[in-house]
Amino acid sequence: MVTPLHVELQQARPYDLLEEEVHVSIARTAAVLERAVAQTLKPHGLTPTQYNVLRILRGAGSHGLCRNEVGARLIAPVPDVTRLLDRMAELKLIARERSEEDRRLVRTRLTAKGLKLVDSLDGELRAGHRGRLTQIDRTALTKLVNTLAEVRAGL
Amino acid sequence: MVTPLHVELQQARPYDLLEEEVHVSIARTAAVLERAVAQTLKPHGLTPTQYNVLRILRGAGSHGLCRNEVGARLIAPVPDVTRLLDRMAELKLIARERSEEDRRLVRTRLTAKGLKLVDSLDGELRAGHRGRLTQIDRTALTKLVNTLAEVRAGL
DNA sequence: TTGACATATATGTTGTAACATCTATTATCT
DNA sequence: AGATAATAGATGTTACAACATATATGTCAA
Repeated sequence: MVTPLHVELQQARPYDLLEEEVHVSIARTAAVLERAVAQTLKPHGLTPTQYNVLRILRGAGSHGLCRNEVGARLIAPVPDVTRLLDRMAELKLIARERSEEDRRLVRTRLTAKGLKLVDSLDGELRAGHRGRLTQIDRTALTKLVNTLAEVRAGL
Repeated sequence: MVTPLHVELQQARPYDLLEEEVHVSIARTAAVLERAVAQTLKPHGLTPTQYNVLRILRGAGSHGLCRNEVGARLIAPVPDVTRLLDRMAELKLIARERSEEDRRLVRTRLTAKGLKLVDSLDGELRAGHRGRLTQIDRTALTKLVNTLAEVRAGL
């Protein structure tokens, strides 16, 4: 048995428009999930966005990526990627150097410390992800992913 | 035809864990939707959270709600509801007065200006919501809402 | 009835996000 | 080639979020 959304948010009436309920459902679920992830990351001094950057750079390998490419790969776009990376550079998690081919670009890559950190977090986060979704039918989850992709495609 | 998530985020490989893809899908979709809503609200000088507060208070009627009740009804919980309401009070969108029955409480309610503003935004936002989801099967949307409720219940 | 705890909100501080603007470098067009 | 535009990134400023802590009021139990 599952709590209806309008009860969860202590609202008097159910939603009269399905589309509106879809929007609120997605936003609410994302907020709840992000909070869980943030809790897991907090003892390690990382925000979800910073962890996302670490994963992006790990996926990019030793060449690294330029600032704009990092921004484009972020789950939630943030303006001011520059200073996000500044702070991670101060923590010695990433290193940057200006590209020689195109001197407008700044290549950003993981340091050994950054790589070690993101590797060490994988297990914990994946366990959390799995734990939160275990009781849900996998077919329903697959459909969820597909429908969400359709929603994004409509923009 | 829909773009797979890992392509959308320019990642090399598809996700090897369904649960992880579910998490990222929800977060990504929420971010995209929030941006669309923020765009709509921006010309009116409101953030999505502020608009959310206006709707909550409109639903509460003339008695208003105390600070904690507003916080509990927010889609995305924020610490520091006090100063969120402070700013909206400066904009004359809401009014507050300390309760007589329990002097710890501060009742917050919409001003005429706030009510007028939120009423005027309904149409525009609902049109946006509808527009973004028109091409999607309504049965799939209903299932989406149900599966998301299950996900939240697992926390 | 008073002392301990709980609840509701406010405040101080620090870091980060958001927005606009600015500089440096490269591409394009005539 | 030289002007113009486009791209990549950095910086200044303002407001907001996050976190810890403080204050006021109310509740409960000995």
